[in-house]
Amino acid sequence: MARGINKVILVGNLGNDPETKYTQGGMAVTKASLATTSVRKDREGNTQERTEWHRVTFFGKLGEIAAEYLRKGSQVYVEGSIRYDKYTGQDGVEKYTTDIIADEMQMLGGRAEGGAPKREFGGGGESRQSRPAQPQGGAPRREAAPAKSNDFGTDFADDDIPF
Amino acid sequence: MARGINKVILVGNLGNDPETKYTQGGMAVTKASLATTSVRKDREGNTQERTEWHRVTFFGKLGEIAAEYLRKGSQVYVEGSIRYDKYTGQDGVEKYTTDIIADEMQMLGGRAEGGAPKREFGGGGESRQSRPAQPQGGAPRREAAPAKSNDFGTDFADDDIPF
Amino acid sequence: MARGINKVILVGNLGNDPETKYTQGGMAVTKASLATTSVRKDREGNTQERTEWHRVTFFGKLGEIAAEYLRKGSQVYVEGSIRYDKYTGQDGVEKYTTDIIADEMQMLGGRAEGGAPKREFGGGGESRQSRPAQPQGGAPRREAAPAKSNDFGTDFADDDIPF
Amino acid sequence: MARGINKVILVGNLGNDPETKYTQGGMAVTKASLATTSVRKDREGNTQERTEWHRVTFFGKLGEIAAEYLRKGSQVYVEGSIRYDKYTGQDGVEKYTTDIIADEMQMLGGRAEGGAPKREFGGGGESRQSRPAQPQGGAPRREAAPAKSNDFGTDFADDDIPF
DNA sequence: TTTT
DNA sequence: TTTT
Repeated sequence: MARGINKVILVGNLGNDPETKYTQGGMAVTKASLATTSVRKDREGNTQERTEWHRVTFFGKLGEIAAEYLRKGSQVYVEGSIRYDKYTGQDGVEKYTTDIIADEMQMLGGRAEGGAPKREFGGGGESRQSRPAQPQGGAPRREAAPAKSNDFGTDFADDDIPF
Repeated sequence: MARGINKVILVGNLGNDPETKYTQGGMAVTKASLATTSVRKDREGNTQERTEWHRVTFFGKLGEIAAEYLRKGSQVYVEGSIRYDKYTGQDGVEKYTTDIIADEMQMLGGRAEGGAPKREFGGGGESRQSRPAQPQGGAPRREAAPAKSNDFGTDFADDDIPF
Repeated sequence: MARGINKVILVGNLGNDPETKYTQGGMAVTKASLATTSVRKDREGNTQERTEWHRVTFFGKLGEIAAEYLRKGSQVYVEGSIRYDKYTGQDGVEKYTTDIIADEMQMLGGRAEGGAPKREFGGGGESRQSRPAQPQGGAPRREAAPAKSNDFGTDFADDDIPF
Repeated sequence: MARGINKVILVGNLGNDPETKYTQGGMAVTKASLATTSVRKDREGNTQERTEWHRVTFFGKLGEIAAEYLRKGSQVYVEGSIRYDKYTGQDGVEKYTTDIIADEMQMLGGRAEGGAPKREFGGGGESRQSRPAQPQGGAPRREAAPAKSNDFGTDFADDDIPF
């Protein structure tokens, strides 16, 4: 039971290639920085620009997808929640961190740095078969797979959905 | 793989008690109308008010929870997607419907019409233990249970999450 | 005073070039259809795909921006609200429509049909000066201008914001 | 022109009475902490609960409304964006803060600590007329006023909207 | 650190 | 009607 809603929706570009680690249980934990920039006019009419750098974390299957498809520069839609943490650094000082825990991701148009032009994305299913088993350096090769195992959320394993 | 985002977030009050049917496979399909009202000033400075009535559908476990806890007047948060359908009526005319397919729901403060005050809101766990095992007619008796089986979205069956 | 929240977030591609009309007061009203597709596996493991076509309406300055920058095929982020309307057709039959009233829009990567590659977007400010007064057929020429007059929402005409 | 989307949607309860300061220009800056709690089952089937405390900042007119209507315990919907800041403390150590900059707020059912029941929720307009002209200490007395000056977002000062 |  |  959740008491409250903690929802974040981001659209931006990655500032770095995602970095992936694995837990002892073998779960992928992928992290990347995502920039969102807003612009406003100040009183003198000058354009004021400000960029927020969000630390986004992708767990599990989503972490594997992010590792495989996202690269520095990728434009991406991320939906998730905010998580605040506190820890004591080696210098004995308390530090605070804020992370966006992604629970949905979708790659958007555009291309990663050094990547292939967008029409290379979405190649036929055959490229999907021929993909390397392990993500490697270089540009992403095709469009992102689903961010969630089930786009309909609830218990749609039951297939007698009336539509 | 989803291609696109179709997300709706509603906060409003139900205009009727939810109605539940079951599919042949035994899945609950609960429907209710939810009102959201917006207000603006027109050019003459008069307040113009407008209410949208959203047809919300809850499937599966969420449908059972909605049936148990929601009543006419309930204030509720709903997250879902928009679904457009077309069918031919008995008069041979094509009809169009729009539904909000909920994939998350959360009851908010306030009380259903004729319902008991939500004094157990935030109260101790004891009232939670004394709830009847089966939903019965009348007002909802306790806070909404989870809208999703897993608030963390991904594959957190794996318990070695590093937090 | 709004009573309730009625919020829609869409990311998808336009199925047609936007169409713009003007009110007697000179306000632009631009409409376009936006597709979002979701995919799920049915019980037999077959991929089931479903596309929703959202009718999106952009008013005022946003309508002018949409008319200038969006084209068939454009990938776009839209934030707005749902509006249900009812009218009586010339055949005397009541009809129902559902529209998404946009209040924020942002062009995403990718390109419109027949359009130039994305790096043509974002041309310098000079192209902004030389743009035709009226949108014409063909590809959009630069990245979308702001969807809202003020990205900070509140009364930031006051410039003594402490950041 | 914004480049990216940075959107946060929160529903939760305030952990403290809001605190308001004014800029030299006279703009209200109101801050409060808002809790959202999520729950999940761990591998042993134990319920794991976790609360995030969001620091929410309301500027301008919204800051005045928040100061007048919100109290410790208030249940509230907040929409805004995430803002990360860095500063050097008096101890010479760099500190990082994360704030949610609200651009829309709506009070939800429920009541503030020590406050009166929200029985006027949905009640007649008369209690609305009898409200004190100036906010005073104690519990909020009526439903939240609008979070935004204009619920329709765009340039609806122009009143020839075709609906 | 991204992007335009 | 889009997109992949």
